[in-house]
Amino acid sequence: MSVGHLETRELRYFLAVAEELHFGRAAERLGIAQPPLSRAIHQLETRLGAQLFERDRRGVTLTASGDVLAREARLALDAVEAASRRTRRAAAPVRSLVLATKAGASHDLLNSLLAAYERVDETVPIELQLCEVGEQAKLLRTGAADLALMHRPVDDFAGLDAVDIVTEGQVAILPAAHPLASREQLTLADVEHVPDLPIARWPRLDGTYPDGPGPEVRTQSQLAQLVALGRTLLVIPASSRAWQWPEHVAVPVVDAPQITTAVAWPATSRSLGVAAVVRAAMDLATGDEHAPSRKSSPSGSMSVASAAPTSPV
Amino acid sequence: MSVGHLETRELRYFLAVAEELHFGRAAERLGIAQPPLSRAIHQLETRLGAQLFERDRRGVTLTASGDVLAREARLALDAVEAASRRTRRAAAPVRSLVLATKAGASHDLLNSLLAAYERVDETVPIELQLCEVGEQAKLLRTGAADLALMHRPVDDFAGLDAVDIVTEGQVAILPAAHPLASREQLTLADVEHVPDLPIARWPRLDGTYPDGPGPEVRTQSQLAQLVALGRTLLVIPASSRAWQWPEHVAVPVVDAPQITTAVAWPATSRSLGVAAVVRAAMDLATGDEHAPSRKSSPSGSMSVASAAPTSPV
DNA sequence: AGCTCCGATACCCAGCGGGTATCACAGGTC
DNA sequence: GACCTGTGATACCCGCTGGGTATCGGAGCT
Repeated sequence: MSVGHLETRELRYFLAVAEELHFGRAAERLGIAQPPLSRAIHQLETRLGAQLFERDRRGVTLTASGDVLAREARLALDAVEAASRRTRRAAAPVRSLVLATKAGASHDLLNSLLAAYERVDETVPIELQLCEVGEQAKLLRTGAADLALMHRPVDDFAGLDAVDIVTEGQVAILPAAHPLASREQLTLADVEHVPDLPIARWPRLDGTYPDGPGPEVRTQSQLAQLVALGRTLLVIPASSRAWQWPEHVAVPVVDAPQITTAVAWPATSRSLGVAAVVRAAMDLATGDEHAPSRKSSPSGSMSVASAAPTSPV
Repeated sequence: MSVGHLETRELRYFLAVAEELHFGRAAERLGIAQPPLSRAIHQLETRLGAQLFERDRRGVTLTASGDVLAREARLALDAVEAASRRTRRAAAPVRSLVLATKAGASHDLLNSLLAAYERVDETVPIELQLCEVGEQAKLLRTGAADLALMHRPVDDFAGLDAVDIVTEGQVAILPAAHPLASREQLTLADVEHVPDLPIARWPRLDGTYPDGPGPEVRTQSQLAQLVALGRTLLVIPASSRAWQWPEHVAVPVVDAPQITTAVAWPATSRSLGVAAVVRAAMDLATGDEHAPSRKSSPSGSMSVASAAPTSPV
């Protein structure tokens, strides 16, 4: 019955519909007409023996099976894309490691990591890939990056291995003239509803924004702009000094969750270069004096240390 | 240039050639003729901008890029298969969890795990999937199983999360009448070259066998047969009592590596059922008296504990 | 030289993925 | 209720491309 494997085209078509929840728009996004898309989805449903969408009047919704497939299809397509990307990169004349990091993340930490890496191994140059918040995992899964600086507990580490480097508290960034700026310390309750400094709203997965008084932002740089203009406040890890403008001050938020910065990489990586950076990161973690830092995922670091490397980078 | 995504068909074709290292045989295995296969590989090479095979006189070999793609393609195809399998299973009327385990693995441990699970959560029945040695990871990656009992350091845990349950030494299984059977303990050197009990040889990835005096085996049951006949000796974890025939004795091998049994699951799993089994396994690990056991991969268990489950099983 | 083995090339065909036109049907609207 | 609109399904046609057969080209081996 299964007869024949899935093709990535079918998964892409399905995902388009699953995300748009609208055959017409999905077809447009895919650059094809709507009828063949309908047919393709029907074929997929028959082949899988599962109803994927509930088409009732006025709208399409995902069934439980469809929900599972949406998640799995994303992972599978990422893996396929990773195959293509990593092969291309393996064939490229110049070998390098790509380290993904949020645009505004801690420069100090990044610098010490790069320095530590150069002490361990200097053969493969590290390229930096600045990305938007939360994008690191996708870059790793699709092979666009080899390593990423990520943050617990905010980022999703599923499918990744990681070593934690530093753990630190968070601070609120405020215009120096603001009343709250003179306080020694703040709580989350203090900063949650400040009338003249409403917290910015990020888009949900579907692109819409939650309701609220804060400005809508889509990128780190937009947010940076708003902070610089004194239009919003921000709660960020203490070391993210990129946000520190002269006319702003940082006040500790005592009950904000501790943020741990970690170096993450695809759990399936067998790259020697990745292993070298990970070793550098672990040195950094153990030698670090700032805060209690915690090595995590011993299985991960073990697998890199003990696995027979199959790729020269 | 990239123009257009990879299709799984191309990856399957490539993998067939990469494994056979022979276009004719690969084509036969794929059920197509050789010329279209050649063409497909060429197209793939052009699209990826990478030479994948070295075709010189008498044979085809993988290039470095080809080697990368072989590895990545396997992962990607596994992910696609997992998408299909998990969707089908999500649509199935009866929900269950599949636990993969080696055919001869420790019954006691398995029983305690199942018992512990039933104490925690009894809503979803657990199905057992017996498999050959080293197959567990593939079953997890392709969605054929949700959980697996695996062993460090022998199994490859890349891409999986795991909790360790017990760590134990290994014993040699010998015919009771054999001279070595009367010894209190043995070393690896003792058992390595016993003339009348040569260690069995397992096939390599390409299906060929290494040279040596021992019998060739392909499955656990073949090996069991040979052990029962007193034709080979075996070094296995102390608790694997399935191998214990009346006319055999187990002698500790003091310098054999410690074997840790762990419950593993795909790092991307968001299943409530998996989380329940993992909790049961962790209870088992902490409550266990046999040996120092070590919880591993805190990121993994964290992700299961904290992630919003998206699938009802 | 001639045979064999194997991958590449040339060329043809058909199946299927994609397009256009149209239908079916459910809500709104007046 | 008649009509319009928005949406997915159906019908049908077409051309691309994946697959088949025949053949070539070159490297070893007698």
